[in-house]
Amino acid sequence: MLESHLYLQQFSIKPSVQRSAVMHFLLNNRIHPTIDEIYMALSPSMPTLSKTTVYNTLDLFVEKGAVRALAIDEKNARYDVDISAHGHFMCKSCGKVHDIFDLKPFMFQIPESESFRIDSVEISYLGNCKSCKSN
Amino acid sequence: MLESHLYLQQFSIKPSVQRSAVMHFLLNNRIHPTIDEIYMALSPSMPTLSKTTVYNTLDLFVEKGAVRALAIDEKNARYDVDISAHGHFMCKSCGKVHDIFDLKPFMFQIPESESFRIDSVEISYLGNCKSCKSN
DNA sequence: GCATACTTTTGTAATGATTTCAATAAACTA
DNA sequence: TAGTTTATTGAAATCATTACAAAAGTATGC
Repeated sequence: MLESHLYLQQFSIKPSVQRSAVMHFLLNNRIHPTIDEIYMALSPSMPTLSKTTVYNTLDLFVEKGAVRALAIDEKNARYDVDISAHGHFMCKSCGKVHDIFDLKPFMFQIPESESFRIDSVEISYLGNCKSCKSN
Repeated sequence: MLESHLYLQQFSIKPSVQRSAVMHFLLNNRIHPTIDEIYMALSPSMPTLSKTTVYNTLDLFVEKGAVRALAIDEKNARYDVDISAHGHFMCKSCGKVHDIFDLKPFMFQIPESESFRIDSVEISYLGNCKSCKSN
């Protein structure tokens, strides 16, 4: 929790009890959680926590560059504290999102463009976990 | 319209007035439209068209592999009739989605994985159009 | 320490995309 | 043509996200 506090400061995010708790959860649960998963996980130990706060907090984290919002899941936004260059895989059966680290660095290069000022890349893979029952 | 009819058959999709109209729109408007954009575009000339039909139709097209659903836009699903390997760019100001064709073919290779059976890749870029007023 | 201003959190209500579902219409088959 | 299957329709339900205003918390100057 202390660490989360310091971690937030590295991104010039003013820490609060809620923000530290959310960051702590993200740092210790690398599951690319949805807002609801974060809320459900913290809610028992922080009964007054509001889901709106979780939304606000994640928006702030993304804005400050501490967290990356993933679009891979059409249903819910997902968040990743690992802001290094890597891809993601989502299983269409179980919905879990996993990191794909073994990608070549140049895949994350920003293509040249006359018309666009590109500032981020997202590389997403879809398929099925080999261990999912539905396969 | 006739062409759309034949085009559908190539993907073993039984044509109907609605399906042909939707496919015709997609083939002639390469704007990665949302469901609502498709509905709004067709609605004047097909007053009885239901938005549910547009949803059903696009689901079918995607299932049959005639169309690709894009996750790049968190707000709405977007659809692309061009199923060839290419990436997409979305402007965070105007929300328009553009094709990015000049990517190296190997970027679309499926990474090897012990745990996952990957069957598609999506490469998305975010940024701003250089011509958007907000820049 | 206290009043004031500013920031954050909270809960409720609104919005809006998508899904569900049952009724109707259309297409197909015998 | 009657019966069966498939597609379309519209209304209602669902659910993630956003808007907003009130309450709580934090910081600052006196």
